[in-house]
Amino acid sequence: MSFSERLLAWWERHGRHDLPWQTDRSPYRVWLSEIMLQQTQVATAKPYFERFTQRFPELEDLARAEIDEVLALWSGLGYYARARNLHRSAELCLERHDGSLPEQAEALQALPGVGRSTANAILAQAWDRRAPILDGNVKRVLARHRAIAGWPGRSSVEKLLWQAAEELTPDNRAADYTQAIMDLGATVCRPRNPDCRRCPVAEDCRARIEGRTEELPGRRPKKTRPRRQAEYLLLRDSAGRVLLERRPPAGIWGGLWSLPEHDSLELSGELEPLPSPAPMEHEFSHFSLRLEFHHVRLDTAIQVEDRVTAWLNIAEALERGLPRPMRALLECLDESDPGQAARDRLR
DNA sequence: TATGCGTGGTC
DNA sequence: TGACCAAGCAT
Repeated sequence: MSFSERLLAWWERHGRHDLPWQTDRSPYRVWLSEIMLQQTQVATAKPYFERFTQRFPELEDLARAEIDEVLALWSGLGYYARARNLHRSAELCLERHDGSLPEQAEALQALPGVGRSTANAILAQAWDRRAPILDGNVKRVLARHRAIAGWPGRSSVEKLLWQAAEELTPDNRAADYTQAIMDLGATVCRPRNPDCRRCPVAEDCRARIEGRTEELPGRRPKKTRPRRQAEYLLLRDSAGRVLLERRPPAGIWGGLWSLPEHDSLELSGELEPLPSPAPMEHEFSHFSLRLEFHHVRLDTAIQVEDRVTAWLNIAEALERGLPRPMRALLECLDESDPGQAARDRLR
């Protein structure tokens, strides 16, 4: 049996068949799931997918929404450029493609946030078109099966992996095959402790034969994560509301609502110091951030020029698209101040 | 080609 | 507990 035949036979019995985007399949739902799943595990994306599709059942619902509502639904999922690109892409589909996703690889890749692998995943999953993908799962499976050494982030290695993906993708059953190879990578050919006894393609897997499953695929070169520190203003007015500002679209937490950074705001008026929340540590993939807070009550709600800001009570603030640590902080405030929570509910 | 971009799971 | 990684893309 060929590679794909063995894989498909395995998938029939042991693959995943009831993920939310597999049932009720449509190009829109497939696209949305592929974007949410970029660098994100299935278990993490699932609840976001459910909430998102409940609020935006069709592509047109998303296209006509406000970006703030999209970001609020994405809040906590990370890589927020995905949400902005998703919204922009939906608008583009209305403008260019009669409100549907295009059915050609080039047109799909022209949408922001859709690269080669995502475009092909959409073609395969939505329309059953033969289109090889190369995500983290597939890279791992192929690097092991063909003993392709080196870090897959290197273009020379990635090129070999794309070649392998092209060769192994069958002419038929594109959707099933795509799902099957991802399922194999996620559940059997795991990063550590691969379960080769249950692998349908172990027989001719070079890494297994040569005892190299632990060293393949090659690791990313190590780098020390820089440690950064930032101070944020927790400004309250006399009613207990907090001041949020919208962060610029590019950079970390782009487009999200955040406490103002300390050095970005000039203060005037009467200031009453309040007990400040403890500093927080937040880990990003590329740096560590220590967040410190200055808790201050103002006699009046200042107006802030030249930036997008909003005075909100805690409950309103929690409805916005917030960075994870800011959400945690405000939820904590909410619980520790029942008076405020009660006032919020009465509004 | 290398870097920036979040957060959570795993061991 | 820190290191590593996850259905990658944009610049």
